[in-house]
Amino acid sequence: MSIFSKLSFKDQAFKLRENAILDATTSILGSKGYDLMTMDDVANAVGISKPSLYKHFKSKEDLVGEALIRLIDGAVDFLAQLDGQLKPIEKLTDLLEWALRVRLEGGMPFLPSTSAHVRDMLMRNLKYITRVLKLNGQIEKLVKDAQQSGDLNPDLPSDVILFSYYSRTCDPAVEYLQKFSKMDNEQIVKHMLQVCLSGISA
Amino acid sequence: MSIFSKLSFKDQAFKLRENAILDATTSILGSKGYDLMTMDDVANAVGISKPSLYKHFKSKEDLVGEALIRLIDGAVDFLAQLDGQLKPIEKLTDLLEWALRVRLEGGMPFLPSTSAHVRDMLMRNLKYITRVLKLNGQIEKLVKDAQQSGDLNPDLPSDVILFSYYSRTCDPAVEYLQKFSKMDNEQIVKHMLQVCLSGISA
DNA sequence: AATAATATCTACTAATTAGTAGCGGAATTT
DNA sequence: AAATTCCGCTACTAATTAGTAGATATTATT
Repeated sequence: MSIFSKLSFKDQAFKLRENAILDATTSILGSKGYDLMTMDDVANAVGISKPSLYKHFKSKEDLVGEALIRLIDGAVDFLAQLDGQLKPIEKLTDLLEWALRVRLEGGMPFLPSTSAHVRDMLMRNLKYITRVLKLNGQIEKLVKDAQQSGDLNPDLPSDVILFSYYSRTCDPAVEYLQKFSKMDNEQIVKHMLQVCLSGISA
Repeated sequence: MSIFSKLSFKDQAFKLRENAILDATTSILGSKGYDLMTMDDVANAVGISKPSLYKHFKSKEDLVGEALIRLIDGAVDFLAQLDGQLKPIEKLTDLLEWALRVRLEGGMPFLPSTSAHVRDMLMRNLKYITRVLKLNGQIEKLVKDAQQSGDLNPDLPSDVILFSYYSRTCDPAVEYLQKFSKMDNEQIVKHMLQVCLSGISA
């Protein structure tokens, strides 16, 4: 075995554990949220000790930032992999559907706008901001194109559509339906999409 | 001055300060959220010391519970004071409009579904649960009546409408619009209502 | 004016948790 | 096999903050 492959093997193991950490973080964030998630929680969930955790991420903020970046990257990848022929409105719908499924399967809300603490923290995370702006640029363009082509309401300011769209990815109605209704995930996704697009009125 | 009026005067002063405490709590909760709000914050905002604060509320959970109960009561009162002739859909719209205005004017999100901690805490607060169930009963009836009369989509499960309606009261789009768009509060309310009822599609 | 009663504050305790120092043991090299 | 390196862990520190004890001021009563 050459030195290179050995190093690369170590690196691979390291990367693998890093992913396990991010998975655990994502899941714990999804259930308890930022403030209640302790670094001990994460370490225990992965089966390592806290100092080992800090070998990978230099702080709690850093860890959560990376977990969110991975999520954003997932969204960007999802968009990139979509059939280019699709209409903007179809891309937006598919992306929202994907985001809702991620959440229903135990992931964290896509947009953790919920806590002021987390929001401030993220605003200071340049790496995160960069990714978000990239994704935002793409979505904003899709929204405007969809308005142009008459698939999204052209009379609404695109800001309103954009922020409302984002908000649907972290809509608490999802959790309430999951907890209190007998619907399965597919039905929840279907109804959330319909409400997002057409509202609740007849 | 009789003993009775003295006592009642003291009580009045006590009640007055209690309201000031709840006002401060509401405002701080609105800006920082539960986890970042400290009891010292509240005491300082009111201009009293922490032990005095604890003369009114026996714990942080209790304090926040009472603030939320006052908010729920506000909603119940608002509904009660509405013209009985209004159609259910009109009542629902007016209530949502009221809730959005409360928030835009520095109040806290109507439904603090955001934090798992807060939600769990409230679930253990019988007094709060009782009020919420009362309000929920009224809103649920309005939703079903509005579906019956064809003003709300009768094909959607009423659960979906109900939870989506609640979610609009704490929709983060409101804060984003307030922070990043040039709209005034009236426009924000108008657009949020439209999106809630008719969605974002054309 | 002296005393009693009450209200409010300063200064503490206790518990939680982010982050770290430094030890012990396994793998790797000579 | 001995020496060295490196990894992960136990056990700590420091900081924050909910909640309280007990001193202090203020008001009411005689």
